[in-house]
Amino acid sequence: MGRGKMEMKKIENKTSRQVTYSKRRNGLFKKAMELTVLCDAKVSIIMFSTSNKLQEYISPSITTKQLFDEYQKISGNDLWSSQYEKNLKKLTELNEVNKSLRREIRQRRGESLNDLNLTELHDLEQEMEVAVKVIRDRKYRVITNRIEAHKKKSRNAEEVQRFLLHELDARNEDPQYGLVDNAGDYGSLLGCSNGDSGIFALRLNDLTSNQQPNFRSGSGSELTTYTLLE
Amino acid sequence: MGRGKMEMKKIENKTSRQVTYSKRRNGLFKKAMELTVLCDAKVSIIMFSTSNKLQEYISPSITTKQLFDEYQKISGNDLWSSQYEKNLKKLTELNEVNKSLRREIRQRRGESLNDLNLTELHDLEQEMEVAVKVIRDRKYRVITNRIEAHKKKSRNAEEVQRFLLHELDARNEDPQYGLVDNAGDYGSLLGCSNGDSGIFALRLNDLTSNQQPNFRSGSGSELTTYTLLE
DNA sequence: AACTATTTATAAGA
DNA sequence: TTCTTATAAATAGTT
Repeated sequence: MGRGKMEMKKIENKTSRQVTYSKRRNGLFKKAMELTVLCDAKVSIIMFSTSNKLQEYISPSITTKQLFDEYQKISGNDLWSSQYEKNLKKLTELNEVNKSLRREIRQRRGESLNDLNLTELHDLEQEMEVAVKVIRDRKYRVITNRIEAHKKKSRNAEEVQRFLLHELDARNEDPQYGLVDNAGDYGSLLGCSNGDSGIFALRLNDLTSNQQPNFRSGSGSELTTYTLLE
Repeated sequence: MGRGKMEMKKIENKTSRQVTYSKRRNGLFKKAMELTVLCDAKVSIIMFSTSNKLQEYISPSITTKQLFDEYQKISGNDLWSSQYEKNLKKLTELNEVNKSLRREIRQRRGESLNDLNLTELHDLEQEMEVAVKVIRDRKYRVITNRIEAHKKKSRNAEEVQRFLLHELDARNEDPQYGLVDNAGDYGSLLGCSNGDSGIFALRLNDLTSNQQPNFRSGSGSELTTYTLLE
């Protein structure tokens, strides 16, 4: 039906194929609609183009879901329900597993112990004691590592500090120099860039009180126990 | 297309309708097949006649199940497919929760501690120590309760035993009685129903060795620590 | 998207 | 059902 007979094979010209698809799809849907009306039938057409675009016709007297359900009932073909049921089952299973995992955590927190018999209580206690030891060791290792890192970092600063203190003592003992001195280059030696002058001892105090918090609180997560270990 | 224009309404004559259905159904399937070949499309037609007979066309390049799965994925607006997606999403979520629960348990076992920073290690340690104490207390309470229960149960038996020992001593000291006696009513006093006669000391030994295992192993779950606490 | 020459589908009859 | 055939409908190629 057209200007010449069509060969029954894939139309190679992409545009032409797209046009034909569009026209014939409409024709198919029209025929489906006519069949629905004339013969009181229930028709579902689902089609995907080459570009995977979905188009659908469904008789007004039915929904796609109803038709699919009917199809499964009559054909015995299990379409979506298998996947659906499988998911549902998996969901239930996973929920069960999670419940039991939560229960285990609660018990490891010392809650819900009523369910445990003596053996289980004993085993749990043993396990927990071992685990606490491992955790404590790990904590101390982290602390030690951090202290070592800081020691390395602050070694230079300490050396400078020692040198400065030594220099200060030397001056104090030498009556040739007064107690106040704002002409030295110690600021640059310590990495202090502002040129403020002042009593030298005060500048040293500033330096140490700036260092301590960095040393103590590192990434902001240290605790009281920490200081005991320095 | 036929000998006259058709009115677009249900054909009332049943036979005529049946014939038309059959002819047009073939026409529809033929057109679907042509569309499949010419345009490289994937087509599914499912139809039910008035008498609920099922007929189906499916492009050879796909199965009905595959097409339905695609349909679910792409259409999305359908009630059931949204339920399907919802389940899938829930499944993913639950899996996530499950993973994190397992991680927590591993950490409470002293594994996978690398992920924890110092604060977290410290908190975990504290928590675990508290929990171990609670668990230990619980264990001891269970043990104590069981011992108490047994004490109550065996009190009667012990009284009987003491009375019997006392009686035995009395007889031994009294030359009027021999060492062997099978005429007493101690059996009934102890709840022994068999009338076996024998040396009295042996019967006492039987009694105690029967009581001890019940006392020690209760519901069969006690441990070495248990005996240390009696 | 519209036109139109042709092919195709099919209603009615056999 | 299937075949025939007159006619309606669909549509390929073109604009």
